[in-house]
Formats: sequence, C-alpha cells, structure tokens
Amino acid sequence: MENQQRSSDRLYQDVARQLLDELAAGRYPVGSRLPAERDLALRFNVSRPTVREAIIALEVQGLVEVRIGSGAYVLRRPGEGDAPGFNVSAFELTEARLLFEGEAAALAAAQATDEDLAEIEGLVRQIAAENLDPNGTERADRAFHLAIARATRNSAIYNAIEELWNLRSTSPEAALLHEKARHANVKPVVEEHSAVLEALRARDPAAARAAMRAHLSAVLETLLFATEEKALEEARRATQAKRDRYGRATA
Amino acid sequence: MENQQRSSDRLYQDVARQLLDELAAGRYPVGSRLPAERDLALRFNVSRPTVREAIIALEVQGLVEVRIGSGAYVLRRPGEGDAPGFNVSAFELTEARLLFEGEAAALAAAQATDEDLAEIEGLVRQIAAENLDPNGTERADRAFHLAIARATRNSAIYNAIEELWNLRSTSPEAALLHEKARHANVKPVVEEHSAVLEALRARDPAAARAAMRAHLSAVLETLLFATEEKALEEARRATQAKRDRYGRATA
DNA sequence: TTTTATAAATTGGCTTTACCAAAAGGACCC
DNA sequence: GGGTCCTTTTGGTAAAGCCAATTTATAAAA
Repeated sequence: MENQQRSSDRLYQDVARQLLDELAAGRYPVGSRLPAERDLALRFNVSRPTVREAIIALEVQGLVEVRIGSGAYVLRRPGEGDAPGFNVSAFELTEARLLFEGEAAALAAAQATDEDLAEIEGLVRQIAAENLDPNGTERADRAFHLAIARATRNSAIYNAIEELWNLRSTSPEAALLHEKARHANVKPVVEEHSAVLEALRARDPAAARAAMRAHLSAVLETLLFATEEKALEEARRATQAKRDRYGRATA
Repeated sequence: MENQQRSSDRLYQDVARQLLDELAAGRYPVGSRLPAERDLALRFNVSRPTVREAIIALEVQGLVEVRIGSGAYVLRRPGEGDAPGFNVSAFELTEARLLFEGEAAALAAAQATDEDLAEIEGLVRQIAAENLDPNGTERADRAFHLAIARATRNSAIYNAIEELWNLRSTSPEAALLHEKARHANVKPVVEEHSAVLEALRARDPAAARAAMRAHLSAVLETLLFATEEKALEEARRATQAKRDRYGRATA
C-alpha cells in the first residue's frame, strides 16, 4: 500500500495522476502490462471500481488499451504522439493566452456593448464567490475570458481562444499542472479581473491589453510555483527569457 | 429503460456514446445538468458504476463537469472547439490573423534561430517567384506565416495560427473571397514580407509586430476591394472602425 | 412578508461482496 | 512435439450500502 499523497475531489483522479506520472517516468514501458486492477487497488489502498475509473481515464486519453481477461497495456508515453494540440504544456497554453487574450481584450475594449460589460461584471462577482469556496470550480473564470472573447464580435478570435481553454482540460499535462496550482490554493485573483473590466468600461484598448497580460503573467507565475522542484528548474530556464520579453512586448 | 442498441466489449463505452449523441443533439444544453447517475442507470438498464464510468469518460474529454452532491453539468457540445466555426468570414479571419500573427511575430523576433531565419528568407524568395507566375499558388505564403509561428517555439500558438489558415480553405465564404482577391491580381506583396523578415533579423519584437500588422492590414484592404459593390459598402461600414483601431493598438 | 435556521431529500463518492466471461498458463495425454 | 482440458488469473458488471456534499423544502423568527 502506498500513500495517497495528493488529495482531490475525486479519488480516481489521484490514482490516474499517479499512474500517469509512472507512465511518464517509464516505469511501465510501452507495450508492457499494468498491474492487475486488484493489485493496484491494494497498492493505492482504494477499491477496485476506483482503479477501474482511473484506468478508464487513461484509456480515454489513448494512453492504455484494456484487453478483457488479460490486462491494461501501455500504448504510448504521455506526451508522445498526441493528437495535434494535445501535447501542449500549461506554459505554452498560458503564453498563448497571454498574447491572444491580451489582443482580444484590446479589441473588446473598443467593441463591447453595455450588455457585454454587464455580463462580464456579473462574472467577476461569480469569480469572487468561487474564490471564497475552497472547493469552487473555475467555471466563472472560463466564462469571464470567453465573454471577453465574444465581445470582440469576431468568431474566429472567439473560436481560437475557446480552443485554448478546451486544450486546458484535454491536455493531460496542462490539466495536471492546473490541478496542482488549484490545490496550492492559488486561485484567480479578483483584483486582476476587475482591472480588466475597468479598462473595458473605460474603452481603453491599451489598458485592457495591459490588464489582461498582467493577469495572465500572474497565472504563469502560479504555474511555475506549482511545479515541483526538478521540473521547476527546467521550466524556469525555458520561460525566464519569455517572461522578460513580455515586459518589452507590453510596453 | 431503453435498449442497449450498440454492443461493445466495454459497456461504459456504449453508455458514453449514447450520452455523447444526446449532447450533440442538444438534448442536454450547455450548462444544464445530466440526469442523476441512478436515473441514468435505470434508463440504460446498467449498474450505477457503469454510468459513473461513462460520465468519467465524458469528463476526461472536457465535455461535462461533475459537482459533488449536485450533478454532472454540460460544459460544451461535442464538436465545438474540436472543429471550430465553419461560419467565419474572411474579414474575421484576417482580423484574427492580424492580431495573433502580429504577436507571434513579436515573440518570434526574440526566439527565432538562424536556421528559422534562413528558412523564412527562402520562403520570401519563393513568394516572389509565386508572384511572377500568374497561375501561382499561395503555398509559400502559407509556409512563410507558419514558419514564423513555428519560430515562437510554442505549439499552442502554432496550432492556433495553423487552424486559422485551415479555416481559410474550410470556410466557404472566406475561400470565395480570397479567390476573388487572387483573380483581381492582388497578390502578397514581397516588400511586406521582407519587412517582417528584416525585423526578425534585427530581433526587434515591436518592429516585427508592426510589420506583420501592416502586411495583414494590407490584406484586409485587398479583401475589401475584392468585394462587390453592395457587399463592399456593408463590409466597409463594419470594418472601418476596426481599421482605425488597429492603428491605435499597434502603437 | 421577508429572512433565517433547520431538517429532509437528493446526488455524487466510494467500498465491499459476488459472480460471470475471456484469456492465459500449465498439466496431462496422445 | 502437439493437442486437449482444467485451473488460475484478469477484466466486466451487478447489487447493496453508507458517507458527505448539496439542494430543496419547511418551519421558525424577525
């Protein structure tokens, strides 16, 4: 029996995450068989249905293939051969959002109707409510950003940004990191969202861009801190230069 | 109780598939709640764990969100985000590219390797060659823009921009308009592409952004002129304000 | 009447037990 | 060696039960 280090609302996610880590670490090579459900249940100290749920989560992601009466076999290592766009890290995703949503906010500042602004204001309040709830979701956060994208009145922009948000839940790596960030109690800060709203209200594209970039820069920071030490070092090397650039690009 | 029409090795896949169909059909709109697990178990004539497995399969795909003690809520319709908008106009598309590719160029200016620059330089020459050929394609043009996107070293950004280019051929309206623009003998101007390349060579993000925006503003203009008179008027009204904004936002 | 507590019902989370069916492994016979 | 049959292992699924979070209904209080 092993510890259940991380804790989550849903047990199967913990198990799936640990298996994912082991797959990524190469503990179970491609083609090899995972331990039997019953054994995994013992090892993780959970019931067999929970193990089944975790394995199904891996199966849906195309990581393993389950053969009746035989076992669950590794198809690929996480991150390899993913569908296009599957293999984006949380850093890449947030960097892309930083650039794209910054521009979207600027455009929205000149396009948003009073109805848009009212909707966004309501979502800021919902984000505040979500923040108070320790088990709160990020639904209002997503809705906030998509509402701004919609306010551009450009469906191509909206689709692109929505796709980035979808990747966040689709990409195993990104989902993993965001999950960790959430558990580290780093939640969307209301002030940052409010700043964006105020800039939109003022119809100030430059301010809206700056506020949105500042918000997503902060998100990028939380992602860095949510990363474990070894991964952190590598990531920091890779993103340090980028963070510098944001300063310049924002100016 | 309903039939179990399809048969599969794994029962949860049947249930997930049926739920997926119902989501696609709009039976459960975005934001609404799925029936309780116990009810679904009755309806599909399976056990509750099987229903749980099916819902987890949807959850992993980012289709629903499960809230403890409340239910499973629809996040999006399947296909949304997977294959974004058919209904995008050439103007929206180009506006999105103006914003996104401008930022990508700025990022690429600080990221591009000498190999990237060499490749891009070669593509500029190919674009020049395409311009001379009356039957030439736009392949080099596309490759030029994607090479810059790739030089950002951010796959999320690359995927988003590539998707915009794909929409150009997917969206009937956009394809039609671009076709007209081509026949009007308005082809990508080499000088504009060269300006982008020079800014990249100078590692100047602001200049790269400006050059890319200038290029795509010009494309937007050619689209306007390629439009028939009546459509033109309407489009001009709708985009005049936007063109003004670009000037401000670029500064 | 409105608001606020409180209790009951609903809903997902997870475990345990049990049995079936497919696959794999091994013993035995030819 | 090569089959054949039986046993073991492994996943597939069902059923029942209890817990915890949430929601809703209800009643009390302001």
